[in-house]
Amino acid sequence: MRLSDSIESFIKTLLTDESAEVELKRNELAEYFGCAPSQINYVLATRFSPDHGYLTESRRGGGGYIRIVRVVESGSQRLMYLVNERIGEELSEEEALRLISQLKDQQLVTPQEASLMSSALSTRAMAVPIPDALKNALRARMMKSMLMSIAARNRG
Amino acid sequence: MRLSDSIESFIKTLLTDESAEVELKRNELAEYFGCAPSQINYVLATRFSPDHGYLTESRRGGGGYIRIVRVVESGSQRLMYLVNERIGEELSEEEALRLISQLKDQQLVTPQEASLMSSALSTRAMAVPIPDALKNALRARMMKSMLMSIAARNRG
DNA sequence: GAATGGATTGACTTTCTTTGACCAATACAG
DNA sequence: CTGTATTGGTCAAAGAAAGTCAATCCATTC
Repeated sequence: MRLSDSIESFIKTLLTDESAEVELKRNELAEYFGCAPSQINYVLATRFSPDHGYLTESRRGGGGYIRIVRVVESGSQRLMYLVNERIGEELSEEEALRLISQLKDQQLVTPQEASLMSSALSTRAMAVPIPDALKNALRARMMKSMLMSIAARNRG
Repeated sequence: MRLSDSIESFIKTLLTDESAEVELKRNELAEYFGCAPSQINYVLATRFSPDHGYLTESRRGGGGYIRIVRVVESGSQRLMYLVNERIGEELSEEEALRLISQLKDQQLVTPQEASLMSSALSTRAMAVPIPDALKNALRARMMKSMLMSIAARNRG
């Protein structure tokens, strides 16, 4: 069995039905598995990324930690579908607004969230000198990121 | 638990709904927590700064003291201050996250809004090939745009 | 058996915390 | 007034995590 796989399953045993959230110390974990601390980052990057349905936060310095939150849960299936399938590499402003409006209608996001997202992706907010293609790539990424965050809120 | 965090929460228990104001002795507090007196200054600087919604004044010499005042400001006031003065033409990710976290602490934005904003402005979301300066300009614009959107909601 | 791509490691970096040495202001005693 | 004891302030260095990245290793594929 691969080290990365061991670490992955170990973390997943900590993320049971009960707790969708674990907090751990990078160094301790590395010690436990007898590997380089950075190996933990590798596992997080390849198995616990947002694309895999997880969010991570961390803090350095004395008393630092790494927290992992599982976000893929029932209510957020639709949102995850959008993130993984529907939205591609680019997203125009019109498309974004249409999507947001639909999500609001379907009550998958609140009106506040909808207007927050709209203002973040608006042409006005993005008025910096870069090509349109890049703006649309940015929109796509930001949209996915925000939807994941909402999916996280909806977790059971 | 981190020492700084302990000191922070200790002070916050003294700042209840009743009293928006505490007065304490730096040396006594340091003694109580068994740490260097300057540790207190560190906590004040990192957790009780104006950005965090607190003002501090102090006096040296015999009978010296440190006074901490929780400052009350209307939600819109604070948000508009951020939009018009605090946030300039550029905003780094670290700064943005710090600001958002503070706004959440001060309950000027909901935890959902906070995580929505964070994810929109995250490095991950903005991973397209443009210069950092432009990303920071974008962040500033998006942040202001989102804050105004929230201010608008609060007004209604 | 070479090539490819994921896995592993370790050196270096960044961020946050804690401490201590030295500095500055204030009160009080003489 | 002046000197000294009593505070609090500043800053830089050390310490304690976590992050990044490039080099190497290894297993699978062709």
